[in-house]
Amino acid sequence: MTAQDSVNINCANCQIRHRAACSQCDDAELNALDKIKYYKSFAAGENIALMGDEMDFLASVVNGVATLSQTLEDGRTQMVGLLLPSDFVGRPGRKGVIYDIQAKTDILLCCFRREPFEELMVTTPHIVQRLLQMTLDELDAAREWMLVLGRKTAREKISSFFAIMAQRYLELGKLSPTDAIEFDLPLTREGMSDFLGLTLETVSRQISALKKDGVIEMVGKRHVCVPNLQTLLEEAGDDSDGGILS
Amino acid sequence: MTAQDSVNINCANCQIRHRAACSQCDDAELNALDKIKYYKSFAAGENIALMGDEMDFLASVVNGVATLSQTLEDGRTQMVGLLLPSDFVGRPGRKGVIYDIQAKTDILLCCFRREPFEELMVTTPHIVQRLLQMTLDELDAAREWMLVLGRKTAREKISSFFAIMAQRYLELGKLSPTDAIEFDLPLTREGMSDFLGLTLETVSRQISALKKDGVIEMVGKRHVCVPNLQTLLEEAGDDSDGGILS
DNA sequence: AGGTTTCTTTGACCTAGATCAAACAAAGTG
DNA sequence: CACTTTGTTTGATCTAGGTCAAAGAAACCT
Repeated sequence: MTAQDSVNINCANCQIRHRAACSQCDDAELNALDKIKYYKSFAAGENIALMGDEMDFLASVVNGVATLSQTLEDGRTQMVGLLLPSDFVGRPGRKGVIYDIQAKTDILLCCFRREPFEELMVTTPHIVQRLLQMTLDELDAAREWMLVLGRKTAREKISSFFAIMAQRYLELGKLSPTDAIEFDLPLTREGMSDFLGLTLETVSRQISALKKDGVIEMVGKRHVCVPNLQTLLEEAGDDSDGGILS
Repeated sequence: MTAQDSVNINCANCQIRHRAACSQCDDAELNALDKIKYYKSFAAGENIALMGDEMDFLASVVNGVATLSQTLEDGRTQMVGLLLPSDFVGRPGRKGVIYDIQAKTDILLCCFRREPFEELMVTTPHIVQRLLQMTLDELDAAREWMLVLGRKTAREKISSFFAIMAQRYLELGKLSPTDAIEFDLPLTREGMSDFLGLTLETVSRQISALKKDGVIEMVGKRHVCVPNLQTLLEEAGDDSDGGILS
């Protein structure tokens, strides 16, 4: 059973309706999108597209997690994008894929055929306007991430990653920032190391250290509990607000 | 004498007319923009805006170089944007500035008053469409940069930076890729260290090493000559095409 | 021309995180 | 249920790049 079989999906009851590329569309525009869309799911670990491929669709992540990453000839890889529900996949105006796009959990995409979607972008300002907003947000997130990669210590990097995750779940789950926050990591230790420009050993050691210092608690290897978000944010170095990465 | 006094500027003879946010505008749209624009120049080293400021204009860089950067409490700073001619400054829809924006050379901005510009964005699809393209390009550049920050060695980082510069000057100067390429560095050693997540000492050492190995030649401290772009690209690690950062 | 100030280079040393290695834990498979 | 596979933890060691220090080298005063 795949994710799309398990629910009867349509725009009316869509979980990402109010955040995705379509969020500013009126009913007529939604209808036009509906005609060119189809759902497609990928299993955890599956490649959605690889660098050099041509992608004939654009998509919104409905549920699940995917990553964008780049690899050097000798195998060093850096994750450059973390795609969560409502995030947009693919670049309008360019078929050629320049990152590896991989599902990290089972994932469901709401796909738009490229040709008609790009035509709609010309006639439907609401789509372009929303895409611009989303791209600007991604750019801010990428820049926050650059600060993490370029200037933070290993402990700060891990803390920053957890802070980003915690804040995402805050947004979704509507918990108050003073509550303890719990969430599942969508990445393995290696995935986190690719995200943060570290080795997986360093990731493991720093998680152990944060655990020992009471900044986080772990249930199993994937479930994280943050008893005090403020403490975590201080560990992350960016005191005020743990960064954007939305 | 400031940059704007020295030339009589208008859209017709504007150097960045075909690359900037206005590049897809027709005459009527250009006229509308003309009504809300003014030129403003900053001297090298001057801050255009600081984090936390409110910016009541948006702008295109006409000539000169500016940077976006973020700083942690203890002073560690990471550059997150390098603004060259035709690049856009400021975020539509958000007055609050979240990076320090500093002129690195004398710089001339073509400024648009925020309110009317944001109104124009609603009525003038060409502007939003072009801004989306430019933002997507910046996002690709930021992601390329993330690979540099997260996974490259100091030597590869410096080589990557020089490769980016060389390719920019290639685009502008229309030299063939087999020619030697020459250009001036728009940043000090410290500026480069902030760009690349290194210390200025490491930058200096690696430049000396590349010079010794014949990958580059230096004339004075700021002028670089790249006798063979392919060699430089190989040193940068990304064999194929030295990255995007456009 | 002498004297700041700012930027750069180079040297000596040190440390955070990488690398190498091994044991452990959990989950899937025949 | 033994057995492979995949992910994680921890230890021992090494090294790239950071830190500290000092000496050039321009540019800019007056």
